[in-house]
Amino acid sequence: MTSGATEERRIAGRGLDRAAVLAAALRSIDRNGAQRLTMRGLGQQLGVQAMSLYRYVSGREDVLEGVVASLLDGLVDRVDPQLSSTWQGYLQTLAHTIRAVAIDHPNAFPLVATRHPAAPWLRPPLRSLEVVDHFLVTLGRFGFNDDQVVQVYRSFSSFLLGHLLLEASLHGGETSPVEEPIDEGDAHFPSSDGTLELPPGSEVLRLQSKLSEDHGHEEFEMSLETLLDRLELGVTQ
Amino acid sequence: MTSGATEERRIAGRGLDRAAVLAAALRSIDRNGAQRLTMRGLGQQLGVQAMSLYRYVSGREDVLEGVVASLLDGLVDRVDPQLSSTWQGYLQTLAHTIRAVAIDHPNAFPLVATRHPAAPWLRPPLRSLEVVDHFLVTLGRFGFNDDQVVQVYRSFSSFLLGHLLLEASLHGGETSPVEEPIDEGDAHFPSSDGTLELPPGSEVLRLQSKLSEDHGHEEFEMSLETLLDRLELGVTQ
DNA sequence: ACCTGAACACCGTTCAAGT
DNA sequence: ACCTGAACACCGTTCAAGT
Repeated sequence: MTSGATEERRIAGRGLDRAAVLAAALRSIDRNGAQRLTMRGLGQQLGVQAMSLYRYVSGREDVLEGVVASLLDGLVDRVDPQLSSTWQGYLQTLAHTIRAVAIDHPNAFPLVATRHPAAPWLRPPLRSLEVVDHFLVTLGRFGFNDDQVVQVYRSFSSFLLGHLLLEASLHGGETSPVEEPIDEGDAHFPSSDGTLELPPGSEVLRLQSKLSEDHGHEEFEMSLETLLDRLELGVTQ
Repeated sequence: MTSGATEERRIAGRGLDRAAVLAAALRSIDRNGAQRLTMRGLGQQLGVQAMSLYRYVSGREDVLEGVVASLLDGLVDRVDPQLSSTWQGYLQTLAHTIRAVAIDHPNAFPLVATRHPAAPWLRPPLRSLEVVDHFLVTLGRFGFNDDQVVQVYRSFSSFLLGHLLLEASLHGGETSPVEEPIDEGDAHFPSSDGTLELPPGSEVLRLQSKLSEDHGHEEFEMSLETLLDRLELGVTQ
C-alpha cells in the first residue's frame, strides 16, 4: 500500500459524494419506500450526521429528484443495438429497458412516474432529457416526420406509464403498516389480516382468483405489439 | 328560529364528521398537493385542533385513503345510462366519468393512481370495490365470459392509468417550490425562472413547442377508440 | 474541505383532562 | 360526546463552530 493511495483515501474522507448519497437513498427506497426516507436515516446509513448531506444535495427534494435521474441515467446505453436496426425493434428494446427499471425498483418507480415533470415535454416515465432526445432523434432517422415523432412519443409514454406503474404498484408496497380506518358503515371492510373482506355474492368475489393472477409480462408484450401495429398503420397510410 | 333547530345545531357542534374532514382534506390537496397536507393545517381549516380529527379518522394515512374513496364514491351513478346500452358505450362513459375526476382534481389524482392497492384485483385508478364490481357485472351482462371480462378490465385500467395520470401530472403541480439541485456537471440545467435550459442543437429544443402542445383530450379519445376497436376484434374472433 | 452541535420551526400521535 | 393542553418522539434545515 503506497502512501499515495492512503492519502487519496484520506482526502476522500468517507468517500462521500453525491452519487454515494443517491445510491444509499435508492437502496433505502427499495427497502422501505420513498415515504419513509428521512435525511437523518440516510445520514445514519452513510455513517454521518444528516447535516453533512447538505454538502452534496440541496435537500430532501433534491435527493428524490436525483434518485429519479440516477435510475434513468445511462438508460440509452442499455438498449440493444442489434434490435435497434428497425424502429419497431428500437421501441421494443427501449420499452423492455425501462420495464427492467420498474421491475427492479417497484418502490422507486412511482417517483419516476408521478413527480411533477420539470417541463411538459418530459412525459413520465421518460423523465430524462437524454432519453427523450435519443428517442426523438432515433425515430427521426427512421423517417418519421416531426408530427409523427411527437405522436409516437405521446402514445409510447402513455403506454409505458400505464403498464409499468400498474405493475410496479402490484409488486411494490413492501411492509405497509396495516391501517384500520374508523368504522363508517359503507366503507369496505379490511379484515384483521389486512386482506379485504368481499361482500358475498359480489362479482369481484367470484372472479377473485382470476383477477389476482399476475400476467404482467404477457400483458406488456401483447399491448406493446398492439401499439406497434397501430403505429405501423398510422405511418404507412 | 325554533329552539329545536338551535338545539340540533348545538348537538351537532361544529357539524364536524368524517365526510367534512375528508372534504376539507380534498380542498387542501386540490390547492397545495397531498405532500403539504398536515393534520394541524387540516384542523385549522376546520376551526379545530389537530387532535380533534382523530375522532373521525385514524390518522393521516386514513385521511388520504378516505380522500381517494370519496373521489370514487358514487362514480357508478354518474355514468350515462343512455350510452350504457352497449358495452362500447358503457366503457366510453365510464372512461369519461373517471377522466372528469382526474381533470377536476389533478393534484389528488396521483393518490388514486399510486397508493398501494389494498388488493391485486383493485387496479388503479379503479380503486373501488363498487366501481370494479359494477364493471365486472356490466360486462358479464353484455355477454363477455369470465376470461374476457378480466382481460378487458386489465386493458381498460392500464389505459386509464397511463392517460389520466399523465394528463393530471401536466395539469397539476401547482406552485411547486423552485429547487436548485447542487451543481454536478452533467445534470440538466434549470435556469433561474424554473424552465429547463435545453442544450443547443438538441432535438428536444427543435421540437419544443410541438412537444409542449396539450392534446390531452384528442389523445384520450383516439386511444379510447383504438382500445375499443381492439377489444371488439378480440371478442368477435 | 468536510463534518457536527445546537437550535429552530415544524411534524403525527397519544392521553389524561376539561366541558 | 366532543374538544384540548401538554407532552413525546420525531422531522428538515440552518449556521456558527470545530478539525
